[in-house]
Amino acid sequence: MNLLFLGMTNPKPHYSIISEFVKKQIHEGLYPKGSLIPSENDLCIQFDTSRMTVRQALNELVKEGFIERKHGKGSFVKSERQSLGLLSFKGFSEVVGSADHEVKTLMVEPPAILPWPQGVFESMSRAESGEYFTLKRLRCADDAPVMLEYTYLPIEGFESLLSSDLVDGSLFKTLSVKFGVDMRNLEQCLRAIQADTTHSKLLKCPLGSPILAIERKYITNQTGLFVYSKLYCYTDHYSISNILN
Amino acid sequence: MNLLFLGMTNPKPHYSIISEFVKKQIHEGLYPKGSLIPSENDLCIQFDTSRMTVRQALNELVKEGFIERKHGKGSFVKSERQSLGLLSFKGFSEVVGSADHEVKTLMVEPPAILPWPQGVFESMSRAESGEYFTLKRLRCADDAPVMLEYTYLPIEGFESLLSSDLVDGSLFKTLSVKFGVDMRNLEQCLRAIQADTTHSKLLKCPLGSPILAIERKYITNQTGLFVYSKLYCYTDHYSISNILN
DNA sequence: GACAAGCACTTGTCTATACAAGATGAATTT
DNA sequence: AAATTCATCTTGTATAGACAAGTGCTTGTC
Repeated sequence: MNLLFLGMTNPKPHYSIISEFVKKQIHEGLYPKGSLIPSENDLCIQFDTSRMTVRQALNELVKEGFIERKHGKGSFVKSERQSLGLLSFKGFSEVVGSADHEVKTLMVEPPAILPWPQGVFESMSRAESGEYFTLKRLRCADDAPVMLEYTYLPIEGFESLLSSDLVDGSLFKTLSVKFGVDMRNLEQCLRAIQADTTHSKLLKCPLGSPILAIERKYITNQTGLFVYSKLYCYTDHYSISNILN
Repeated sequence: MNLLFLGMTNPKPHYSIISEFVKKQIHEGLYPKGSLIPSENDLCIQFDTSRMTVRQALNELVKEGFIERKHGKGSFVKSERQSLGLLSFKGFSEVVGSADHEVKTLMVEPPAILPWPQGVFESMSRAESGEYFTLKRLRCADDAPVMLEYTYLPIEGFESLLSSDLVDGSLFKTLSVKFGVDMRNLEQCLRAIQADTTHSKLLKCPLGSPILAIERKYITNQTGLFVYSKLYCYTDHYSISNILN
């Protein structure tokens, strides 16, 4: 069985091979958001396996938030990227209509390689060190800055990131498509602080105004690999909303 | 089959019956945190069913965060209550050791039945109304107040809550044990605001200091039933941390 | 005593099958 | 033409087995 993989000494279970195959196709755009993926029986035939195995594969994708299953209809693509920890903006001072906000991302500084920021993530990381690919970005909604984001990715294994562009401008999408790195889990730490001069300048908010500070540690599917983020949000005009489950 | 349920017109699938049975036993303290629950084969015999069905039941409990499975060893109880949206306190000004903090909950006012708080959750709720069981509580860590919590539960169907005490002082645990209501999902909205006089007095923080404001809508396993919460956190001495997956 | 083999127990992966139940469109009846 | 039935697609639930692989205890050997 499994003509596709004959000869390859593949330690991965079948359901894992199938779910990664489908996930890759979703990432490649073969099945855009909202579209129907092949039915369980189709996948059974395609991979010459039993339905329970295919179901386990698809349930993995449900758990990771890639697809949604509908009884009697089929499995639909939920989102092209993993929604884990995704923050969406929701205007609350102007709850007028459902006119979505235009979201832009600006690089505050060009991407750089810097040593591990000592003391910043002290409560979440144990003994990180070495060089980190560092991104300083400003997220804007409707041309108004709402979030200042510092992202730290260990450079080891990602040297090629420096020379290449990000897929769709998204670091996480790039990691998933080009390196097979997916975010599995997220640990975060929330505080309310007063804006300092940097925050005030970049977020265009008064000095000392309350801003939301979030420290994040993303746990990936590669053991030992973590991505860190520090977010500063000015929430007077836009609040930060998210959905957990 | 299923001697236990013969005669009951039970619309629920077997795996659901099994997972709720085990969940109830965990809640009742039969299997404390860290202990071993019966093996898959034991449950197969107990419920006269196949292993795949038992596995589906246990996987439900894993998904909900109640148990953890270890290959070759067994299934262990992870936590006595659902961790969904649970906020844990993590001192960051005193990251000394792993000495856990003593957490207490004080009632600011006795529980009351009040009409739906107009305008408070306007961005998350559509057309809520009627009477709500309202709790105003202050959460303390090591005797220091860190979080002010307003909770709103529709009174319909929960009239008996007024006369009875909360199980272990926890509203969510009471809902789960006595009413079979479990939190499935959480929608939240985060902001940083300035402390007003109420916040300042209760949270013992300076007037105008930055505090974290969180609006929450809990989606339950009973369609149409939502629990709302509004949290105010003073994060100068304690930050708010949580884990998503 | 130290080590290795074997055994019993656990969860993990997988097969092949069956029927239930929701969705949908075509064929049939009214 | 409208309504109903039916066939056929989908996913959901369930059975009864099989072997693999991790864990830990017992037993036997050196």
